[in-house]
Amino acid sequence: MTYAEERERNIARNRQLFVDLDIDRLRPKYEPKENTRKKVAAKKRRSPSPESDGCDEPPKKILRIPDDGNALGGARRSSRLAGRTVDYKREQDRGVPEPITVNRSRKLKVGEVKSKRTYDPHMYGHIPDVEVGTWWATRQDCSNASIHAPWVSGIAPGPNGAYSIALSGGYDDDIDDGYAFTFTGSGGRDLRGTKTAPKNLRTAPQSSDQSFEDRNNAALKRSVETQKPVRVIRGFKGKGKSKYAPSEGYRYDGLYVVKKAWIEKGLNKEGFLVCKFAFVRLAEQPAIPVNDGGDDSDVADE
DNA sequence: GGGCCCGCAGGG
DNA sequence: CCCTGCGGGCCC
Repeated sequence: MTYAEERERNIARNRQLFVDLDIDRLRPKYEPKENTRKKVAAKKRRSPSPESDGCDEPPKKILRIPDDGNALGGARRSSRLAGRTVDYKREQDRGVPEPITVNRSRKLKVGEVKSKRTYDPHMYGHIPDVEVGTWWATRQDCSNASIHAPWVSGIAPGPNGAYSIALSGGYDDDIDDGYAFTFTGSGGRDLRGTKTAPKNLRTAPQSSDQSFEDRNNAALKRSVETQKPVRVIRGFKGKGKSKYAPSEGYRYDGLYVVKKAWIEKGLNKEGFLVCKFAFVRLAEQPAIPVNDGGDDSDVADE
């Protein structure tokens, strides 16, 4: 079977999975066009000025929001407060800030600012004050906004599921329908090269099996059990494969839940296994803008 | 375009 | 200290 044939087969299987999971009915009716004005406004990178495009306020207080609650947006529960409804955002307004440990090496005092973060990224659900659709030029900016902490890694793992993931179109047989997509796990890459040709890479081609032993993959599998919301950013590298990928930079597309986790043979000639996950977007969020392509026509790559 | 090498976040 | 990880800048 050729690569293209296998790719088509995998994609067809994933589409059938969406039918079986009965998520196709969640497809939104309206799909606004991507606002290209944004990327012009934020074209200036390289400049050391910390502004992105007006989406992040200057940090004031650093607060920790407990990650043990059922975090869906603002209202959360914790076991200590079982039976009560607690709005932590309002609690913050009343100003009862707790210290946050960013580096684990030292505690920050209230009001002290480490990097540019206002909120701890180790929490489930939305980050306060960051709207769905917010755009950043780089992964570093996403990290500073607490939406997706790792600069490189596509998965931010937590004890009760992944906090966030980054969609970058790195796997050819993943499908992206906007409101739902499949996602491939991490691991199985040789980042250090060989003894004779050592390397110090951050990404590399698949060279071994992935598994749920991997911390990142395990977290996403756990997300299936807990159904905790996962923040999703889409990156420009997915364009050409997905019309929902931004033409530039990275965009926060809101909260999804992981419906299913499984292992299958990956789309590589060696047949290494990969971990796959099916994501579905939570309802009542702003529509995802589509990228008309405009310039690229190379969808038929082999 | 590709190759290289780096910083950083996070965890062990 | 060590390691990993669908970045990114630079040079060619």
